[in-house]
Amino acid sequence: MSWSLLATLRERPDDVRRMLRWRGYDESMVDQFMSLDSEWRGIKAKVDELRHRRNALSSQISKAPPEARGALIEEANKVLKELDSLNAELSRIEGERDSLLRRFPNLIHESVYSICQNESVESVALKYVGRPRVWRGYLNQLSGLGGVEPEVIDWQPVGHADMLEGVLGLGDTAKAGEVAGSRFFYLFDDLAWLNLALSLYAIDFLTQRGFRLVMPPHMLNYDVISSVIDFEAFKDAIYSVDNGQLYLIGTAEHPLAALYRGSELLEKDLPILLAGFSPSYRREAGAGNRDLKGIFRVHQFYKVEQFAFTLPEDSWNWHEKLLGNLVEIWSSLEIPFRIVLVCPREMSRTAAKQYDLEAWMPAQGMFREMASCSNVTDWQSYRLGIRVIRKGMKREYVHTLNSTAIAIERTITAILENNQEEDGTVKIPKVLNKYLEAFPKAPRDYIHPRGKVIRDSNGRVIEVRRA
RNA sequence: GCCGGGGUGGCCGAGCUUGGUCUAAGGCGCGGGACUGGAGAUCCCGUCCCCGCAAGGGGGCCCGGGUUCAAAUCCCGGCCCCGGCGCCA
Repeated sequence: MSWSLLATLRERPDDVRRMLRWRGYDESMVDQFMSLDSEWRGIKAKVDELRHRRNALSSQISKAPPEARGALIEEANKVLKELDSLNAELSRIEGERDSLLRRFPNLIHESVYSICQNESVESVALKYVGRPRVWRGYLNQLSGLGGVEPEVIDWQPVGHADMLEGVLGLGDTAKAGEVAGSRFFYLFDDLAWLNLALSLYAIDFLTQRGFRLVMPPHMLNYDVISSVIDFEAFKDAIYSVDNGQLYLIGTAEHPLAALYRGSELLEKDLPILLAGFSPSYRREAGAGNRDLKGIFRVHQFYKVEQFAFTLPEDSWNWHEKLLGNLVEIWSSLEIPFRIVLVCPREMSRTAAKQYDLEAWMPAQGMFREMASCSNVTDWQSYRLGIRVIRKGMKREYVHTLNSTAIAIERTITAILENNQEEDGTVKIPKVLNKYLEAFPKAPRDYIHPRGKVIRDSNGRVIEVRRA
């Protein structure tokens, strides 16, 4: 058994230094750890020896005749006193060492270093799918469509936030702001139906490919949440409830990872594929004024998540398979997007390699993050204690992987921008049809504007005139 | 929420009254070996974690404290599970 980060720290500390440097961390963590670790080992040896003496005396006492016991007990008490102070020292060092160890982000896969080239690169686009629709006014400020020839349009697409409230009138963030706070929302009618249809579609897609559908707990205790994320670094992003006894999940990934906490799995059990469906709660502290309007960046949203527990040697294959599912789902939604490899300075600290899916947003003239697909290797499984029993009864930490399938509300923003027509009508992706037709009141092919969209001579919307 | 019962190694399950050969019995599962043409049956060995090159040593019986030379075993606090009552979408 061995955790890859711990083994690498002890065997190839320079690899860990490089990882920290590329992620923008303080490299001296390595030396701090090394000195704490060797100090701990030294004291541990002494403590064990004293305990050995105590145990030896103790068993002598049980065999000694009554009149000889007094002296032995006195001797044992002396050893005990010595042990006490050394023990305190040991657990102090151990606590320091372990809390430092828990602050290390995951090791990074070699391919990431070679693709990203240098430490300042944020991401590298790998693949473009679909043909972006570009408003004429954005043509000259356009950067990188990956060589894809865009479809140029003369009318200016309405941004998702204005579509939601102005053109369609199917959301109310002002009222939500009043009753809950900013970054909350009400969704109504056709957009609420769309939300359900997207959820069902992603669930249907994954369950047909062997994923087990799971509705997980929405709250976790401290022990668990701090095992699945770097809690100290993330605590501002997490809601706490019940006087800090519980934490709302930021994604289904967290309770799904914890499902096998403290378990030993058999090889034949793996891979375990889960499709999680749950809301995600995020404080979005520090987001400032970014994406303040609409439902792009909100405190609560539904998400269908892919999660996998795999054998260590299989995880890189599974990483590509999860990405394959993601690409397949998004291709079927008929929204142009690209896949980027996220570079170390922008990667999640739990990930050894991470892809993001970025959808084209016509009203903004740029790609925006919609989904994220990571191989977390043994970072979470070490903290959660999830192992697999291998041939020869050897135990090894499993690998965990997670990937968004569909983050519902954010995906709706992409649909609102990409699938809108000049008159404000929104075309519903065809694959969602079967999940809507069961309901007489649900929309089928289109969501209609609440009035006539009036544009100026430059193609900009100036008014939605109600009938 | 109240009363009663309970949490032991991957799983099941003894031990707890009466603290000390508990080196945690036994079974199942799993791994290796013997036997076999092969499989089954049978037999042998192994199967929690940490330190150590090793010999060896230490820790571990839900979690955290305490008593004792010595705690799975006794005491206190907490969490969870099962049964009954209460409450309830």
